[in-house]
Amino acid sequence: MVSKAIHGKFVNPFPEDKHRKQGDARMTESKGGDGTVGKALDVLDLIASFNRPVRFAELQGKSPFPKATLYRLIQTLTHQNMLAQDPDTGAYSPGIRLVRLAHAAWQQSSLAPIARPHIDDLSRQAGQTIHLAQLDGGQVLYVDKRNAREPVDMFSQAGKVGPGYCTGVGKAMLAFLTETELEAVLARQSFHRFTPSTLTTKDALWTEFEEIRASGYAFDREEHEAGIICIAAPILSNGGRVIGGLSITGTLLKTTLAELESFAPLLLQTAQKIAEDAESWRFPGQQTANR
Amino acid sequence: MVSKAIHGKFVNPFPEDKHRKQGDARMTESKGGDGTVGKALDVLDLIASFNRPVRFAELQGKSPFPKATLYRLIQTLTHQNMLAQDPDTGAYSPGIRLVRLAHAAWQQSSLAPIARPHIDDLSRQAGQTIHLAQLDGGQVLYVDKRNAREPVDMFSQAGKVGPGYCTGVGKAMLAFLTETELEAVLARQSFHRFTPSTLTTKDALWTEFEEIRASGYAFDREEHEAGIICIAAPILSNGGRVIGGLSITGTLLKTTLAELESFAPLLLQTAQKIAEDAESWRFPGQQTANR
DNA sequence: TTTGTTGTTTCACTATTTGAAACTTAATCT
DNA sequence: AGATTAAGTTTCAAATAGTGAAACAACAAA
Repeated sequence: MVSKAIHGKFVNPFPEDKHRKQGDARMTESKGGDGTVGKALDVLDLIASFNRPVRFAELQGKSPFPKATLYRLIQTLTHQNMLAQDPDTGAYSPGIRLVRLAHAAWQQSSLAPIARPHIDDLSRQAGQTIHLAQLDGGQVLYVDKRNAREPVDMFSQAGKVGPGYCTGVGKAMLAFLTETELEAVLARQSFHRFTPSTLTTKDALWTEFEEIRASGYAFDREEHEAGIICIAAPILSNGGRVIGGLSITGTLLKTTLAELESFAPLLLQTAQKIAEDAESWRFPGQQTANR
Repeated sequence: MVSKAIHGKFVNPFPEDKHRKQGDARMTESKGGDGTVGKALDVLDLIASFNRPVRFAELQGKSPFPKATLYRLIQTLTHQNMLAQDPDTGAYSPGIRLVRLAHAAWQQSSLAPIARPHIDDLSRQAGQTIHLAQLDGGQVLYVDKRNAREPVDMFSQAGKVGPGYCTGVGKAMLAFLTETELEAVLARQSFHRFTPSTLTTKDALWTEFEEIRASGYAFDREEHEAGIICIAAPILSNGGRVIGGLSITGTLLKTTLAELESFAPLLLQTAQKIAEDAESWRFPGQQTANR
């Protein structure tokens, strides 16, 4: 495949010069990004997306890079322990070095440590499942979770990703992005119809965003998973920038939208507290919607 | 020059450590890097090692790379969301994209998911703190933990690193490496004396390794932290390869080495069970000692 | 204002990366 | 067994992407 057209050394959508001048700020390309490092990270993402060990040939099929290049990138990543290779099958999976790096990331760049006491409280008071999320490349990244009852089930949940356009936290966060950011994010949504209730058009979303901005919170009306509903609020910095999202989730078997809505004041109040703490802790904040 | 060509596609057995750090901090983390990707990852590691947001100037002081190069690397990483930059202070910290990647890594390349039920059992039976670790670049990387009583405290613990030469799990794992692997690992240890009991010479360690191999388990006799002791065992694959380590930890206030030793059979049995499960789940295993 | 510190860009030079193709296993078929 | 196909690895000339001294901008302090 990939004949002459794409295999250019540096996949640049805009045939500018080799030297990217300051010019157009961050025209962040989602993928195929900057230099060799960007390519390597793409490969990492690709491998991670399989959620199981993958062999070289399979990767080659899904990757735009020519065989030799892909091979070298993988070699490098493996040497760096960013990938682990099964000695028997030769299959690759994300490496443990990532776990170490993520520890630092979670502690420093996520809202989780700051929000912890607050979501503990919220969980106790609402008696429901709580999700704390942030935006990452247009997707919802869950950074913490409280199960109503059971002991925490952390790492297996933190790091999970979900769609931005059909989850409560997703919509709550998107609704408060700037128009530019939103445009960028929407362009990256798949608009897959998960359930009959899923909103699959920009227009439908846009309308809903207005309601969300008006009320301050969003609902997930079984849009991602049948029987699962939630109420969610954005966590906004002083400057009005979206730094995260918070939600209370339940199943239609045990609760109703009306009941969840009764938690709205508590939810908003918690989101507010988290925002304040984040501010005073000089939280890095950098929560741009693009990648 | 700083970046001398390694170019060999296949890493030379012992890559000379070219990036010599001046006024090296405590992190024994500097490993050579292949190509630009390696350098970028070095920078990531460096930033992560600060455990707080760092500004450019500070990084420049600790990094072997010239200003412009460092700058570009950081730019790229930030672009890729591997780093987050505080919009106000301009300080950098590890980015959330890492959290997402780590989720995949933790699930696929760590022993944690497989070992979970077993360490739950062990924790219940021993009523002590349990650590599950793996080797990462000569250091001990904790991938899971059970606190005797309190609910799990996951992400805040998983991803943590510790020295290999003066922790129970560390010694248990090192003792069962091949001589070549061990040599490589020992070369990367700092041999910092944490407490009066810390073993600070290769010889002392070597002797201890023999005992560990004989008994099958290792002790930490306050070598890393005063008052903290533990008993640890390696988790070995069928082929005898070290795939992880497991430990039972206590404080001298509440327990003794003798009491911990009484758990030895249980500990070894658990390690064995985990190994079996790992094997049958075709665990990637790739647990080479070098980076 | 000047000075100093920190962060950003330039630009000539070149070393690293590139990728088609050749090659070496490892598996599968006849 | 030998022949055939697929998977993975290495080569090598070409050129892109990376380098880093130094100039530059932005901003704070003197």
